Amino acid sequence: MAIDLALTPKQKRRTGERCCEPVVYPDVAREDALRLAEVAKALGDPVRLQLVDVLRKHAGKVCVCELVPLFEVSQPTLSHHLKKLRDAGIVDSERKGLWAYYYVIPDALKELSAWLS
Amino acid sequence: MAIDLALTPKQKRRTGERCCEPVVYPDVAREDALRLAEVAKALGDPVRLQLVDVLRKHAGKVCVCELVPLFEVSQPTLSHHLKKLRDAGIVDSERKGLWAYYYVIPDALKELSAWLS
DNA sequence: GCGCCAGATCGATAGCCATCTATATACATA
DNA sequence: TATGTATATAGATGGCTATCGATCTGGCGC
Repeated sequence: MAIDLALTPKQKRRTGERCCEPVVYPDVAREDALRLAEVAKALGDPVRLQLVDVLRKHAGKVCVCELVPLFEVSQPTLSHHLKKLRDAGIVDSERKGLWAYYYVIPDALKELSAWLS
Repeated sequence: MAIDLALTPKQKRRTGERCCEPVVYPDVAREDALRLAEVAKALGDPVRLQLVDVLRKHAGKVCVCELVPLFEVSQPTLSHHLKKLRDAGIVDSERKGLWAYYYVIPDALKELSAWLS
């Protein structure tokens, strides 16, 4: 579905020129873009990106008490980042007694990865 | 390089238990994470993500005048988003007379794509 | 029950961000 | 030179976000 909004009718009358070939609408629909951007946004912080990196490379579920000392932020701040990742559907957690274990949801990054390739 | 910060010495003495196996440090170094997160952050807005989508799928360079009508934001706002993408090293532009043409820098998304897979 | 510990939540704060209108810049055409 | 046009920048604003210290919650050991 090509569009042609490059030049106003007035311009066309005057110059007969156009700035370029018409482009197409984005292939990703609006709601797909919202979801992809949501995931990208969650990864758009160095702490969160490294959190996901650790969780992905560690096969099982990782205790928060192991994550906290890896980063130079306070425990509440790390908890906040983990919540952001959970809200974005990238990770989930499981509680066992005092400890909380986080893990990357399988295929959570698949969509974004596919779009990027 | 494994670490062992899961339990305080006191805890170990008391319970002899640990919350989990020790994890490793993140594979991505701090500065790599900064760069990856910067790109992800730039893609973390639906308008910008769709902008990149259009530019990537359109082989050549695309005139701003074709991009503006595709989105429901004002021209200055779109200009702002394009600048963000340029600052993140994802796109670049070229001026020809009145018109500005934007294009995705080849391999700009390669790093992030590789990390995601 | 009492104290301790891991983790989440609260409340505050400072900085950033998306958006707009208005204006500037720079080129083109008459 | 004067006018119009495409894009960028400036300035303002409301909302979001990363961060912290303090506190709450719920499980554990004594």
